[in-house]
Amino acid sequence: MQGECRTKMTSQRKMETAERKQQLTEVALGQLALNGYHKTTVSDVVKEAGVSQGTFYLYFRSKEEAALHIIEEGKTELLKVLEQGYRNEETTVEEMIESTIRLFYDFFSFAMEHRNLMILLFIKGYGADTPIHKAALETFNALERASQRNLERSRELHLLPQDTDIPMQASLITNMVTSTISSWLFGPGLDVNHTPGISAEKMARSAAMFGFYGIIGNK
Amino acid sequence: MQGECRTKMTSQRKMETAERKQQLTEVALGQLALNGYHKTTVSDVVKEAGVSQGTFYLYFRSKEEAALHIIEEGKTELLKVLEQGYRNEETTVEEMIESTIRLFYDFFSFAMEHRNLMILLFIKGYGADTPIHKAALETFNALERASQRNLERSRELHLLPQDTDIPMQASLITNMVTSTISSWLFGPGLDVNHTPGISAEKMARSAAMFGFYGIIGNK
Amino acid sequence: MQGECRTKMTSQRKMETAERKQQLTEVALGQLALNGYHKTTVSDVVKEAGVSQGTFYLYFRSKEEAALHIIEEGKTELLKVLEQGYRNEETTVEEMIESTIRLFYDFFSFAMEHRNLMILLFIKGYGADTPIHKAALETFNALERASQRNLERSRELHLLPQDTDIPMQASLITNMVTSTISSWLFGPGLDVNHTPGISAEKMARSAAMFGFYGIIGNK
Amino acid sequence: MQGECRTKMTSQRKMETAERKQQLTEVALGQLALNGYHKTTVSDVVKEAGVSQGTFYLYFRSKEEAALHIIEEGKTELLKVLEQGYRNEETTVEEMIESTIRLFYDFFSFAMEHRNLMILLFIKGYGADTPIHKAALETFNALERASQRNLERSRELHLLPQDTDIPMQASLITNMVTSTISSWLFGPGLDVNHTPGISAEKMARSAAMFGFYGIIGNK
DNA sequence: AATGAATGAGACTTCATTCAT
DNA sequence: AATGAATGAAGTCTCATTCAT
Repeated sequence: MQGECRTKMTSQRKMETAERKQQLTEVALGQLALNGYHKTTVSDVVKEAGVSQGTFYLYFRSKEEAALHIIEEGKTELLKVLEQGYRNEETTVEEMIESTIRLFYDFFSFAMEHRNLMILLFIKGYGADTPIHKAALETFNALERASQRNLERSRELHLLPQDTDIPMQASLITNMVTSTISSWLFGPGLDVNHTPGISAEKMARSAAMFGFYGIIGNK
Repeated sequence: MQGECRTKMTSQRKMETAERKQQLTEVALGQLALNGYHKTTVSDVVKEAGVSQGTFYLYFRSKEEAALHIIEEGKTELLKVLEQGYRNEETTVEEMIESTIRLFYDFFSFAMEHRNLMILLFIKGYGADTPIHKAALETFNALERASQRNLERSRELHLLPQDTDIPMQASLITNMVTSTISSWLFGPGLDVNHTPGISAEKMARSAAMFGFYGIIGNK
Repeated sequence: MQGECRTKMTSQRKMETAERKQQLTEVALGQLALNGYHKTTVSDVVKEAGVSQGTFYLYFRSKEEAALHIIEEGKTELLKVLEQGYRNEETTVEEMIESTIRLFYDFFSFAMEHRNLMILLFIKGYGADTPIHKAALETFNALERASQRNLERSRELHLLPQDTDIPMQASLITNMVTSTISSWLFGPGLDVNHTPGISAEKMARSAAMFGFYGIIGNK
Repeated sequence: MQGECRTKMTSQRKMETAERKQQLTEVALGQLALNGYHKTTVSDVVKEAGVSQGTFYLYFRSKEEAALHIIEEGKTELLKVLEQGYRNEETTVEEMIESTIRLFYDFFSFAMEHRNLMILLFIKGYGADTPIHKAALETFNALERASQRNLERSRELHLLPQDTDIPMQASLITNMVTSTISSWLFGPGLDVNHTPGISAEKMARSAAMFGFYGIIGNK
């Protein structure tokens, strides 16, 4: 019965609210990346965090809200990185390519430092419930829109042929980049613990070159 | 199928074992594609199939085994299609490209006719439990290996520069193709019910051209 | 984990669906009457019924639905009893009173045979969640409307003064009858296990006389 | 009160112990009346009162003790009002009736000014745990005893027939009055926010007349 | 081959209560 | 006197799986 007397087993140090929420967020992200949404249980998260079941609900209204919070936070950070990469001051093809390589490099570096987030956003999020799935997709779509804006700008500057099918190319390039990040970071088994054998620099350059020149034109 | 009204009294026609298993497989595939592994329940599958709970276990040892069976079957079919596309009799770049377009077209057509399988293999499978996840990945990896063999053969024929980084390019191209299929078939929301706005032919050609010439070289 | 092998502890005889639902209904009604909605737990109900937790949800979508089902069923039965008691063929005050006594007697007898239902409808239902509370109140209001129709009919027959305030009197009489049933059946402590010291006949007569003549006029 | 915005920073004025307890009592009563015992949470009460969780337990040993305190306090006040209404100096039926009307009026007025208490005592208390339920019932029983004393006194004064069944009549009249208060104050839906359409005077008179003369004798 | 009632582990969530500060 | 983070028991509900018929 509720209302009876209980003894407290472990005396857990009290944390600042923000600190504890951050801790739970990180633990949860780790488990979400490893196991996916459905196999990540609140019970396992709190166990790893070393707090009680109820504590989780002090910081999140529900498991779903927690996942959403994590994705939303990650999306914001990622887009911030990408946005500051877009400068569009280039006027030659070479500059455009260099600038794209830099952008990809930023993206790949961010991905490397936020492996768990990446796996959640681009892989495991797709198996989750609709709201989380949606949030993950939005991140992808934001990337695609950014890519599209970039290509349009390049066409305006006559760096690309005027008849380039921009949406199509944006889609191809975004798909190529995001899924390449997955393979690169997590290997053929999409394993969180995989170690990439290639540096972010080389990957970024390869992806950019592939995007601009394809297999054949890549000199 | 789904939503049909069956009363408990309906005397279910006895089916051949193989026929019944096939029926369950199809129903399950539909639900797996729509809802993902964890939200697909045995109870819903048998309801849609119009059989009883126990019947499911006459044909599959477990829910997991059923999903695995579905993926394995699909993988076999898909690889059959792709293998017969690789003939490598080309001796000029133009022939190689044409042959690749044909191959992509076969792949894209197959994908269109097996939407549910595609979504399971390339999207929803990633949210499932490890064994299913693995099975889905194997399909992807089989594609990548096939792509690699093809590039190697092209290099031997001097259709590609000798210093081409084959594994890297194979990875880039496979990622580009599979994730493009997803966007094309299921739209930005990865929705099973999305209708592609572009024909398989055009998509196949665009993807191949992108792969060979990239954005800039694509004339 | 779900999906692992488990052994079955007790081999429970399989029942007809209707039989099991009836059993669960009865057990649940007993506990609802005794403990009220919130202190009645599904876990206690299934324990008393000797089935497992999951079995409950084979027959009811939720605890709330079960309570609603019980109340609705009870309401229907109760109103059936009361409706067949209204015949309105009387043409003198004496006949009207006799007919009312008969009606009250039917009500009181029904109440005696359905103690648990009564306590749920007129006492414990009020502490439950809104939907159940509402369902319980509807029963009361149905009684009040029936009483009102009866008084109107009596006024038409000139058995009551033309200026009788019918809604007010109907309210007074219904309140008096229902709450009297509570005191009578369950005693001053509203205890399910109380045994009434007065027969249904005497109670019905007293209540009817009180209703018609009040304290003073009651000769 | 409810719904006011308080920031955590608001430095809560230190209150006198008694004052703070009174405040908590009032807030709790409001919520108990609105939502019943089980749906009233300590967390909501302290939120509305603008104090912290722990503060509640500075003033009450438990949630149950708080509810008991509230009921006990209310019972005392109510009985005070009723007792001062019983003076028994009347020597004619008319005086007795007038005095009863005055008493009922006092009761009805008190009820109107203490809606929350009434709903807790006569409606919502019945859905609570046993000790609270008991406390609520005791109030009812105190009313019944008071009514009984009054009827006895009237019989002694030969204002009532010597063979009047006093306990029965007291029960009938008390039930009639208390449940009438409920319908009158809270309407057919027993809603705390209902506004009575009839004045306390008219209700008191109607109830008294019904009690003395019944439907027929009421001239 | 087929049924479907029954199982029970385990998931999510709530909330009265405690206690270090 | 006051805080509020932390606790954990207990509740509701789901669903893969079994087994007697």
